[in-house]
Amino acid sequence: MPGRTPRHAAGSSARRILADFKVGVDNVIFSVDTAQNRLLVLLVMRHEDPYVGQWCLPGTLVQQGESLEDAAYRVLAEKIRVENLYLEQLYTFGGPNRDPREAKTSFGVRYLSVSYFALVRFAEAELIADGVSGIAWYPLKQVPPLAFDHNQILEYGYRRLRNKLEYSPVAFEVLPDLFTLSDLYQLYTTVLGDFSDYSNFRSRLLKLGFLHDTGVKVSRGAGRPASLYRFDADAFAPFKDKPLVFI
Amino acid sequence: MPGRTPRHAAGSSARRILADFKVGVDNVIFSVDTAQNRLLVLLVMRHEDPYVGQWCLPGTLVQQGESLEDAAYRVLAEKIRVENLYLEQLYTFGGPNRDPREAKTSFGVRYLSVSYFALVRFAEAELIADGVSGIAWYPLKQVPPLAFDHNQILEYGYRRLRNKLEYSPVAFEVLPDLFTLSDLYQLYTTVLGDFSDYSNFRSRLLKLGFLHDTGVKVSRGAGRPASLYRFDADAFAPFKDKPLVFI
DNA sequence: GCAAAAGTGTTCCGACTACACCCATGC
DNA sequence: GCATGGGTGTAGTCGGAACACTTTTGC
Repeated sequence: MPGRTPRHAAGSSARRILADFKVGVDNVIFSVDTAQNRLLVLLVMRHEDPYVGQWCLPGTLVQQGESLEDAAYRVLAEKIRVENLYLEQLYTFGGPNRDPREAKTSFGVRYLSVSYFALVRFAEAELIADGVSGIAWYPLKQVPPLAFDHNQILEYGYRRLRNKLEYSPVAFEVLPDLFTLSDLYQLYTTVLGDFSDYSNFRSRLLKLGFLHDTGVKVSRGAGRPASLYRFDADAFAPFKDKPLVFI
Repeated sequence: MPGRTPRHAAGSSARRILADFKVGVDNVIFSVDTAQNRLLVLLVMRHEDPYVGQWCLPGTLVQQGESLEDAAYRVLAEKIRVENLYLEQLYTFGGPNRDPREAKTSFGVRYLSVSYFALVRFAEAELIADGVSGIAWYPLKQVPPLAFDHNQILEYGYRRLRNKLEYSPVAFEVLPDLFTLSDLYQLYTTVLGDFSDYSNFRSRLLKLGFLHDTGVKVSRGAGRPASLYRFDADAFAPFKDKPLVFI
């Protein structure tokens, strides 16, 4: 934290005063519906001013004694039940006049939003409908105009998701322990669009050596049964920091 | 900003109350001394509690009506005079108990730090010594233990710098308009360590086509004079988003 | 048998590595 | 001349793209 020098704040010629902040956390929560080949983002309906009746990203204000990340996990836990997830900080939006409430507030209280990016396993994610609030998975392509600057935050989160997929093994946080290479491939194409031939994707990944063939076969409808693979985190270790592992 | 739902904050079973924040901005300001092949970071000496007499990253608290980025630019402008720079947000550190002052404060005021990463042109960067405060460029390898968690922030900033160099044309923000390919190469090796043969670096970059040879030669001591090149931002455009352009 | 999905192999080509070598200057 | 740094060229190799082909299932 801060190496702030109050001298500047209090002693400058302008004699400006410090702003007081409430800090909010907003989550961009993605999941991939591989069955329908759709990338989904979680939205909730607002029931208070401002922006009543509009969709927005799930968020909350940070409470006393609570870290930013704690707050992010709390929002998530209030909205969905899920076992496996990946979460990381995205960006902090904090200019003045970004929240209509600032105007009405007594004196100069600002609202700042620290956004988080999350990826959850779609199959096991169970939305918590509390009967009042709307909550829904929206296909990314069909997201409506959101409250605040949440469309911007979402856009930012989507960029991060694509980067994460290319460079890091996030995909395995969100796949079952055992998965087929098609599962993996589908996840990638759903998020990134067509980016590579399946057979090339396959051989490239297998050559890297951190996917272990369990030998177990699984048949899904017609076609030849597929092998179930398992991700070996230890074998992946050497590839940390190395650019462009997947893809 | 927030799609916060006060309901959670005020109405949960725990009935916890919102935290009030002061928001600080801390800058990791890098520059590259190509003459001595050193990567430098700007540090300032603290004169107030806590951590009096220790070095830290230059920072400030955000004032009323001021955006986070404005605050970041303000700190920078107070410390150095510089024309060309690159600045972007790094990360937000905001857990409770990260700042000793929180304990003493009246009631639950938290200190949160939004860190920024900057790269400035060393040759033209003139430090502003106000006679009181210590301020200095530190070679990255010789940075002492810093106040707060600033070593951690610095580490984070260094990682970002290396990534930026590989993927984006930040280097040109910090080089003169006209530069030799050796200048460019030196900058890269100083930051990244030895990463490539000079002649390969050279031909790879030239083939990409966004460096224009002005034909003007410049002689620096012994050896054959070098051509001055200019970075063509338009010609670079197609490489945005593309991975690993440099290196 | 045929379609569908999984998995294998092959060919081509561009890019990167590692050098060796030429060029222009200061002294 | 010779040391120094700038600049060019080339041979070998690795890896990715494209695509043809085989295998194993359901129907």
